[in-house]
Order: sequence, then structure tokens, then C-alpha cells
Amino acid sequence: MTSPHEARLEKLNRISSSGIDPWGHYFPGRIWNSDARSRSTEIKFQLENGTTLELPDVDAKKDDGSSQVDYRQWKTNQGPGQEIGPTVRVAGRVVLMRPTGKLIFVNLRDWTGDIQIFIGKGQVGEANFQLAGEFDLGDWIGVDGRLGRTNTGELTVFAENLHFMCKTLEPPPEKYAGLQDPELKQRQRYLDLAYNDGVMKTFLDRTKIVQSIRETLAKRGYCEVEGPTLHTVAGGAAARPFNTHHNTLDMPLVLRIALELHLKRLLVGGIERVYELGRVYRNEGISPRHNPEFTMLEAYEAFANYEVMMDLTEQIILDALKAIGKGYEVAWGDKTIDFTPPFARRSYDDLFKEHTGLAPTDITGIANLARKLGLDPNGKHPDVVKSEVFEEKVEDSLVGPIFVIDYPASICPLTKRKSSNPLIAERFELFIHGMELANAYTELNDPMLQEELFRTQLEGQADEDSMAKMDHDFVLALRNGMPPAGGLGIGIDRLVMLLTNARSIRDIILFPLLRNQTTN
RNA sequence: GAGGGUGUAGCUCAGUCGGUAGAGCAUCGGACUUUUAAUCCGUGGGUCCCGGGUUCGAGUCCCGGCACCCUCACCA
Repeated sequence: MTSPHEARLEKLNRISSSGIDPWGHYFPGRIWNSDARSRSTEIKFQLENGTTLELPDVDAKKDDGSSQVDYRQWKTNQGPGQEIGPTVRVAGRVVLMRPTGKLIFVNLRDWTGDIQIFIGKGQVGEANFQLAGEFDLGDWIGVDGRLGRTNTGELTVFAENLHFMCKTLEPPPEKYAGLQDPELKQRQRYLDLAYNDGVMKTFLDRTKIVQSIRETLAKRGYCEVEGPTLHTVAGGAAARPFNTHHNTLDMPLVLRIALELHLKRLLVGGIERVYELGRVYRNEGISPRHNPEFTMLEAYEAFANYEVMMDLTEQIILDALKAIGKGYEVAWGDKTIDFTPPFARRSYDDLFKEHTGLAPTDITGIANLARKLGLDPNGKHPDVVKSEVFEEKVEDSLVGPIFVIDYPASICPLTKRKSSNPLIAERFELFIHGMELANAYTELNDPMLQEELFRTQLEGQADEDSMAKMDHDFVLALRNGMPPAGGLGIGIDRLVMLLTNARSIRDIILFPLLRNQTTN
């Protein structure tokens, strides 16, 4: 008649009434399980005559997973003696328990991994052993003990003293299958992190990737800044924004959809190498590759151009791979990605011709193909139609990593034109397995042309409530002089997906947006 | 927004033709001082996602709703 919850409350009360704080305390000198593991070489076997022997390689496994060395047999063969090892203090969560009478084995987990704890009644004493009897799966405990090996060779902390750190009132997920329900994995990410293999590593890898990006940019002299997330005009991209409102100012605001326009203002101010790594918000559809809020890197470098930014992009990705200990070849689902540099660079028009068989200038042919693909070319600029066909016929088939370079100028309102051909914009996008990972260009710094392009863009999309409104303030900034520059945007979430073998963006965002789950 | 799938014990999942609601793990009680998803014996546990309907009878069939997943649409 005891529910798991009641049982835990009863144990909590018993711990309390024995004079122990069930919510733990300061625990100085505690080391991580990985550090305890690395001290395993200090474990020796001491014979009665005082000589100490190195242990055999008990961690070596046969193909079937069993130990190559029978440690119990080895000890017997050495004659009378005892194992000696360093004293360590560890702490973590109880994830498995195997009580065998007056002895309890505990698998203790911290964020560096698991280590086994041996709690023997004779070794820890009556009071500690009674406390151990109140342990539940999920509880946090601290252990002082000697590092050693069990008969099977398993590295183990032989407990000498136990410290209770935190009672867990909810039972953990099933111990072998783990938490499977994708909804619960997201809503209760802490359970996913704590109990499912590989989840912690994925999110720690995400952090390493982000750190690596900061280091790569710092090495090139870049300066990190924090722009405003509340904008009056949603600019720098074409996406529907989230609308909000400031009460005191009684002013409508939008959450930013891109970092671009404020970073360029900083170029005007003379911050010559500037980047922001931050959250942007787009009020659009949700899919395995789209979350309403996501993390973007944008970097701007004065006196550079899109080719410099292409090299930088490659450097950022290769450094990130290294940071998480991966080589050039990585698995992604049932596919592989070959990051061996240099990444391919192909022009937009070449790829278009190759995949459609049509000349990039064949406006009629392209329109016909568009209709065949179910697109409506009527009333659209030929380059927009071409772009839609490109997305349909080319992008999905780009295995990559491949830089697509030199886009039609008319679909790139923020990009400088090639001096040799004003119809081509100095822009690239990086594709991997059909996914757009980066977007960059030589920045347009002609304020008059910029204003004109904004205006053209607005005319073509007048009906859309969402599309960029004229950002006069940005044009004013440009009128004050922005040095020629290269600019780069990288979708961090997608990069992390590709580098950590995640099929869904929700596997690498800790708390993706979900609907309210309360009541029906 | 459209189509498809899923929702049953704390967790992972079965549930046949519409006929008393099942297993494993976890819990609880017992045995066990070198286990490894420990083992063995015993025990309790259900808003079958929510609301209607059909039926003598619904976890199962029908209608509506909710949440999640997938595909598509949207997405510089």
C-alpha cells in the first residue's frame, strides 16, 4: 500500500529524525568521478613482507566484454597481502543499487561519468549502513573512501563514510530503457540529462563548440558584443517577428530576427572585427530543423570580403570539430559528412545549370520548370523564380559541405555587387546534406543603394505584415560611413546538429518550445 | 495550416473478435559481505489522454478536443 512517493517521504523523515539534513551541505574537497578514475594507477597490492606490486591490467576486456585478467585469482597467486589505494571524496547521484545483505553496491553518477561505491556494513559502521538503507535511486550522496578494485577488477570506492546530499522525491525513469517518451525528454530535460546515455555529452559538446567558436574569433582579433534583442524594426532577414510591447514607453517592439543591422552600426562606429553569438526569434513554423528561438553567430570584419569569410567559416567548423575530439569524417544519421578541407566552392549559376539543365538566363524555361514544380512564377521577379527553383531542385541534393557562391543580386538586398558584374552579388551559403548552415556576403555599404534596395524589397512584398519595414535609422548609420567588410552568419543549432549527430534540433536545444500541457 | 502515427501502472511496453486490466523495471516485505540491468521468494499499484456517442457491455468501434512524433506547407 506504499506508493513510491510515500516510501520516499518516509525515508526522508527517517533520515531527518536520525539527525541528518536530507538536503545536504557544503562538501569541500570533493573530486569528480573522472578524476577518481584517473587515480586508479595509484592502487597497489602490498605483500606481507612490505613489497608493493603493480596491479595487472584488469580493465583490459576480451571481445565478449569479460575481463582478461581474473583479479581474484591474481591476488591469490601473489600470496597473503592487501590492496592499498588513495583515499578520495566523491559525490553524485545514485543511479543503480545492488544490495546483497550486509553489503551494497551503488553506481554513483556525476557529470563526468559513473563510479562504483562499495558500502559494507563492517567497513562503514552501523549508523552509515543504516543511512545507506534509506537510499533511493536518484538521491545525491557524498562518499569518503579508499579507491580500489573488487574481485572482478571493477574500479570502486570502498566507502568509509557516507554523507547525505539530497533526497529525491520522484522515482527515476526505467533503469535500462531510460526515458523514451520524446515529450517527457523535452519537458523534463533534467531526467534526460541525468539518466539517458549520451545526452549529457551532447549538450556539453554543444558548449565546447560554442567555446571553440569564441576562441577562433578571438584569435583573429574579433570583439564580442551584445546587441539589443528588442527592436523597433525587424530587420536583417525576412521572417515574421514576435511582437511585444513596452508599457512605460507605450511602444510596440519586436524580438530580433537577426543580429546584422546593429553589428553593422558598430562597424560604422569603428569596431572593425565584431561578432555576436546570440538568440534570435522567428515567429514561424516548427520542424526538426526549426525552433522559434535559436542561436546565431554573426561576424563582421572590416576590409574583408566574402572570400575571407568563407575561409573563416571553414576555420570555425574545423576548430569546432577538433574541440569535441572529432576528425574530418563524422556520422550523421545514416549518412556521413566529410569535412576534409577545403570545402567545395561552386557558383550558383553552375549548380543551377547542372541540376536543371537550363541556362541561368533562360527566363521562360525557368518559369516553365517552376510551373512543373508546382510553383507560381506569375508576377515575380525572374531571379526570385530562379531562386525558388534553385531551392527545389538544387539545395536538397547538395551533400556538401559546399559553398554556393555568387547569387543573383536582386535577391540579396544587403550585399555588395561584383564590380565586374552588377547582376551578381558577392554572397555565399554553405550547405550540408541540404541544410543551409551559413550565409555570408561582402557587405553593401552604399547608403543610397541600400535605401533603394530596401524600397524595392518592400514594394515586392507589400502585402506581408511580416516583412522588413524600412529601417531609416540603419540607412542613417550607413550615411556616416561603414568600411567595406565581409559579414558571416552561422546557425549554431544546425552546426551542433551536424557535429553531434543529432537528427532533430530539439535534441540539441535544452528546452525547445512546446505547447502548454496543462488541462484539457 | 494539411495528411499520417502515437497516448494503457512512477518508467518501458503488451493488450487477440467489443466480454473481469497485463508483463518487466521501480516500490513495499523477506534471504544474501565482491555485485555489474545482481539473484531468489513474496506484495501492493490503473482518470486505459480528455469529453461525448453506439452497445447488455468500450482500452478496443464512432464523433469532437488536447499533447507529442513524422511528412508536407511556411521559413533570405
